Amino acid sequence: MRFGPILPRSFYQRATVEVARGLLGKVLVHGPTAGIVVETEAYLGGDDLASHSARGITERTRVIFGEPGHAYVYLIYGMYECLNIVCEPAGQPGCVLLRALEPAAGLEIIRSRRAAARKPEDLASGPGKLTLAMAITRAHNGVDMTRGPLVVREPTERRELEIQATPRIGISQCADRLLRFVIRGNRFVSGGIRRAHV
DNA sequence: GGTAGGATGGGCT
DNA sequence: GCCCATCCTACCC
Repeated sequence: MRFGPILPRSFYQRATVEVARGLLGKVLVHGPTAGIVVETEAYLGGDDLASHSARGITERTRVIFGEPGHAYVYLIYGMYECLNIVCEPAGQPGCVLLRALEPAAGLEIIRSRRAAARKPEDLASGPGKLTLAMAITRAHNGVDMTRGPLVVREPTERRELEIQATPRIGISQCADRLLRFVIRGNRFVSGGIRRAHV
């Protein structure tokens, strides 16, 4: 499956919320595997204390302040990895967490990476599951996602999509902000379709 | 259908 | 030493 053109750097060099919404329906591609992005979260600069960048530039957060379109991958709970894409012009923090995919290519490979998944909806319905399904690790931290092998492409067939905004999952700071975005009615979102309608 | 608890390690106070 | 942008299993309705 080929899909459309790679999203250019200008796509990411915008306000983080715009990018988080804009990524829904696009296709994350890594080698033979691909999936439609169905759930994202925006992590902003400024007063968003839930963001890793809120404490300023450190060895870990350096990439979030860098050039847009690069991957920020970090270890969570000592076991899982989460993929973000850096947004905003260089120098300004902001990134989008990719939280769930609808598998679109390389389904057998994805299944073999996700033995614990019982249903197709469980293959990449969460940030840790997504990186397992797509074989994304901390080795990808800082890579340029406007050039392969890890990229986001335009879909070949454009679907109508309605975006629902909800609070972000698993945070305590700024828990009231509506910075999680899902494709309404899509059953591949994390927590299943019920949590999509918070 | 649902939830409680444990695994596990890096980052920062 | 404490806090996590999580997932899976076991167990209970």
